[in-house]
Amino acid sequence: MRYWLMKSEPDVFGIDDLKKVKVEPWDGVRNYQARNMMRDQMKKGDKIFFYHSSCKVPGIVGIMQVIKESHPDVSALNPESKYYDPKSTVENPRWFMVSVGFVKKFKRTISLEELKKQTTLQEMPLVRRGSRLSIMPVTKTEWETILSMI
DNA sequence: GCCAACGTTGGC
DNA sequence: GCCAACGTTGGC
Repeated sequence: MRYWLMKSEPDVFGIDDLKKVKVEPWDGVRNYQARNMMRDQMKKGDKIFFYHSSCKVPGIVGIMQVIKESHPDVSALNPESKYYDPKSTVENPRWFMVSVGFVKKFKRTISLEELKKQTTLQEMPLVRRGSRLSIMPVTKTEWETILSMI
């Protein structure tokens, strides 16, 4: 089993939304690196940190898990969707996603500011300046370090 | 295949 | 709202 971190803007879709709906297809990812991780590496049962970005206190707010492995992101096929991509077709889908399920919400946000201070987390793309990856792998050590910060 | 222009992400 | 750091696009 692997560990991951996925970013989302809470104004668009946050941990409380996931708690409500239980399971959500992680659509709208239009970055090849992130797509490849969802398509090729994320397996059912993998654990994922839910990260809130572009908000007052950016940080990790809870845990989710992979419920359904890679399947085509159908929002790319819908001209009405803001994620529409005319280059993606039913026969040859360009974008893939996984579906994630709610596991838990932390009692508090582990802020980016705190994460940056942890010496053992310096290798995470998350704390790197200019890193825009919305999905990234997390090592077991990093996972446990972050859990110990709650 | 290079690279300038443009668009997006996301912290601050 | 600013802007740095990327990724993508498209002309050549």
